[in-house]
Amino acid sequence: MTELLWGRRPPPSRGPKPAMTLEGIAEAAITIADADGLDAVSMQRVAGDLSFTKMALYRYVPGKAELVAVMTDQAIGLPPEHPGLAWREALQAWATDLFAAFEKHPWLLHSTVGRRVLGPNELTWMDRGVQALAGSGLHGGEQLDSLAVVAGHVRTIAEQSLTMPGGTTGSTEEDITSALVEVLSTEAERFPALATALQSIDGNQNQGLTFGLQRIFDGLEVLITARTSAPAGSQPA
Amino acid sequence: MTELLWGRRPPPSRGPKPAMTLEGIAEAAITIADADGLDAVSMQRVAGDLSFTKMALYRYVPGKAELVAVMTDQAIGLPPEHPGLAWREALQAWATDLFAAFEKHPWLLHSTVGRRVLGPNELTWMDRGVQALAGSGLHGGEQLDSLAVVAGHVRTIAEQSLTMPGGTTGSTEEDITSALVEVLSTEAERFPALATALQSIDGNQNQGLTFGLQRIFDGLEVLITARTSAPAGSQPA
DNA sequence: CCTTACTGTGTCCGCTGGACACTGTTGCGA
DNA sequence: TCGCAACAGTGTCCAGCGGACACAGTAAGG
Repeated sequence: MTELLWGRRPPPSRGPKPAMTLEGIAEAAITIADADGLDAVSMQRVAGDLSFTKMALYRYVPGKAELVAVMTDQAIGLPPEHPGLAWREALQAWATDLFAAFEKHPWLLHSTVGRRVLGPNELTWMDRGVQALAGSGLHGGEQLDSLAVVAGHVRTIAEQSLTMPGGTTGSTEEDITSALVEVLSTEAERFPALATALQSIDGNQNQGLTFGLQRIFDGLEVLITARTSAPAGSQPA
Repeated sequence: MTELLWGRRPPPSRGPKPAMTLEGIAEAAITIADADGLDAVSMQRVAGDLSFTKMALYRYVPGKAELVAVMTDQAIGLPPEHPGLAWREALQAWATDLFAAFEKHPWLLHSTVGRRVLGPNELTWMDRGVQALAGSGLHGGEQLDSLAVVAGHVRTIAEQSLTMPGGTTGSTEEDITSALVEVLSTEAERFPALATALQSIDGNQNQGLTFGLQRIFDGLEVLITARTSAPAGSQPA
């Protein structure tokens, strides 16, 4: 797995030249996933789109899990650069870019669940994020934990707002929201706080990303300023 | 889907009495998922564990997606009650309870991705969370967005820290971390910020949940105190 | 009592990921 | 120059999956 993701396969010396490349295979798979969802990515279809037999892919990829891993890292790509920003603006840009990546490839939400081996592109994303917090005064673990909070929030909002083509269920966007509204209208007494909260929503939708980011950044700023004023250790409770 | 999750199926009048219940089927499926992961849950195995044929399940469940939805809501269960807490402590307890639920059923991380129809238990979780923020001065949309931040962070930490039995890859916990360490040691120059951040980690692992929650709560507190001091509308930039 | 609604079974289908043996192709070493 | 070994791509086969459908058995209502 690590060899594949990090391009550490030894180049073949003898034998016929490969007719495909790992990147080309992953690109075809990404195209399929973008169009019809991750579940539509099968070995047969990927091979068919490349005009090859299914088993030919197994010369390049040990199995489907590895193909998905390569797809994931390739689809995430490299993060855009935003040099010369303070930590807050840098993190804001980082989060917006990550959200855009999820928007471009919604199936990434499925392929990035759970612990897994990270590819070079994904590690570069992490490095950029940590880099944004490098001069903030937080130490290493805090930088990583802070980045996890930001990345998790981006994931959450992406899950809420994105349409999933070929996802787990075939439910339409309207079906889900209408079902929620219908249930909450008939059984509002079971969820009083939720019902009143939903009633007071007027038109401020799609603000979840920036709202959450501002809260997270405010919370980080509290810690950072406290850390800066009292440099080491003793932090007032 | 909504009828199943919310128990709105009309009770049968004539004919033989059903030998199974929807809850029993979901319970068997949950047992399988807890033991061997969500991928191990197949109609055949669930039916076999109940000593029935696969097709008998389709009398109770229209398809596998619906079974997973019922499983999910049933496994999440009802949130524990913590009456009489201020919003910060209430949210802290809520997040800890949610983390415990993910710890008990790691496959929930897979089954709760993407937009879907929520079940009654899950809606009760949301209601409790909103309830914690009801008297905080935030309006409805902000309460929901804040809860999304907290829930997203719990998800993120759960994904990082949990072992996935029978997940997507068969990689062991040690394999993943050792692969990361090995890559970062050989190509540290490509990820300078990440490398230095990881070096400065000593023993403060598993603090990601509480660390992130404190940052989020601090950020919420900034907004809440600003909202309380200046009651409506005009918020200083 | 018989009709009718309902439960559970058996059979079949297309699809999936993958193992394996096979043919064809290419480069290196003798 | 030639043969061997390494490698690429194909064809065949398999178990398992979700699911459609027809069927037999059962229980309640008219």
